[in-house]
Amino acid sequence: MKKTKDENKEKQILEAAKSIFQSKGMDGARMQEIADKAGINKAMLHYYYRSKQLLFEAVFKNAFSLLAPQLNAVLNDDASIESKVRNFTSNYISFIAEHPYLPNFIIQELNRNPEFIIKLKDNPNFLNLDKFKVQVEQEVEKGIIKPISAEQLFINIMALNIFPFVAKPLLMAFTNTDNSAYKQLIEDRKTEVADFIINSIKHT
Amino acid sequence: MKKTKDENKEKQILEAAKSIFQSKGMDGARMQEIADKAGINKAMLHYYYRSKQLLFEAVFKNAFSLLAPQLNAVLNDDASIESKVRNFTSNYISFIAEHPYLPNFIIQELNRNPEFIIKLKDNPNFLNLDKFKVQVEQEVEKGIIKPISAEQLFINIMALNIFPFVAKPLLMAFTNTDNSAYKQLIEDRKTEVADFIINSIKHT
DNA sequence: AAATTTGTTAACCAGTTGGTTAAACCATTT
DNA sequence: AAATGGTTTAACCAACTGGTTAACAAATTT
Repeated sequence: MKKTKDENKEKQILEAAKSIFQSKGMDGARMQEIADKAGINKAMLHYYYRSKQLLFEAVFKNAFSLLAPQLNAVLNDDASIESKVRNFTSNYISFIAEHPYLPNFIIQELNRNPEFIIKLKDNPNFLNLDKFKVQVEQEVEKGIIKPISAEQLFINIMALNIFPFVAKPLLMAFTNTDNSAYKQLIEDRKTEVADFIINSIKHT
Repeated sequence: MKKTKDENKEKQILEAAKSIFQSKGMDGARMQEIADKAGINKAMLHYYYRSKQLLFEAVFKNAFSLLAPQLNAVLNDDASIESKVRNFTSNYISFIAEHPYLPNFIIQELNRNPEFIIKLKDNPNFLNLDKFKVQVEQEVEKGIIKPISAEQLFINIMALNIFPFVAKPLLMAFTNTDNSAYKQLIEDRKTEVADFIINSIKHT
């Protein structure tokens, strides 16, 4: 079948491009290197994705669409904040362990090109804090959690979960750990981080 | 005086290089652009700093040496953990507000080139957690703070303080804030973050 | 099976990049 | 004021980069 073959080739290219772009960034990546990794001629890249920019955008959107549902779990699920924090922390850390370059890639390329996010925000079901905000206010009012703004809580959850991956080399150096010890540290965080957050916000 | 003039020119180049490297990264930066910004001929860059790589390393080491003393304040000061957390949080956020590109630059380039940190670790007074570790264990034992490992606490402090700068475009989009609103959010964190950490670890 | 479309390749191209060079400039020293 | 030595410049260069092209191969359609 033609269509299947084409789609395979496209995915094959996308996979190679993802690997190169995520480790070297847009500027550091070379079309030749992507072609080599995909096992095809460089001209084929341009045949399937017209330019480096378009190939990059395909990779980026793909990466972002992997991340979005993860975050959605914190923001729009109906469970209590405590339960969502516990679930998210554990799930997210497992998730990133399988996509280690992802958060750094997204953050780096958004910094390089902030207009990029405008395109993403145009998407009507782009993540927003509206529902989460209401929930936080309600739990604060009911005395379940201590007063905190939804934005700050959200930033804290993101920071504690994502930063250890983004700053891995730096933190490995400071904590003087090798790869496997750091991996263990991260593994421990699946519960540590949740406890840390809950301890801080839960009313006693 | 000749020497002064030279040093000025070197610093002038370094300043331009810093600005370009920090916003575009090693791969995205162009020697011509740095020369233009410094208001000199491109050949002069090579006259003072032999290659792009060496110029970059000069910028990087410079940036890192700005960051180090900040972190040192958490790790090796004699104050209590609570007091250090409060001071660091407030100071660090002020500090970064004046060097907005710095954390992202360091993190990004260390990810691009992890061997880089090996050079830094060779420095005999490279930051380490030894003293902080002892202090955490003592305060845990005395019942001042709840049980937590020094490494995890350190990572949490770093994450909560640094991440909002590193992931600024992403967080601005999610929290739906513009530049000035986000700035306010960050400003609030000078005390919010410290409270958040202390709430979590302090024994009641 | 001829024709047409789709996929693939090697060779090529123009623009850019980091880096060099040889000559000019300028402040001291003699 | 001539010689000296570091500083500055314009012009240059080889290597590389993203992208194109024209010819060829393999499917699909007719």
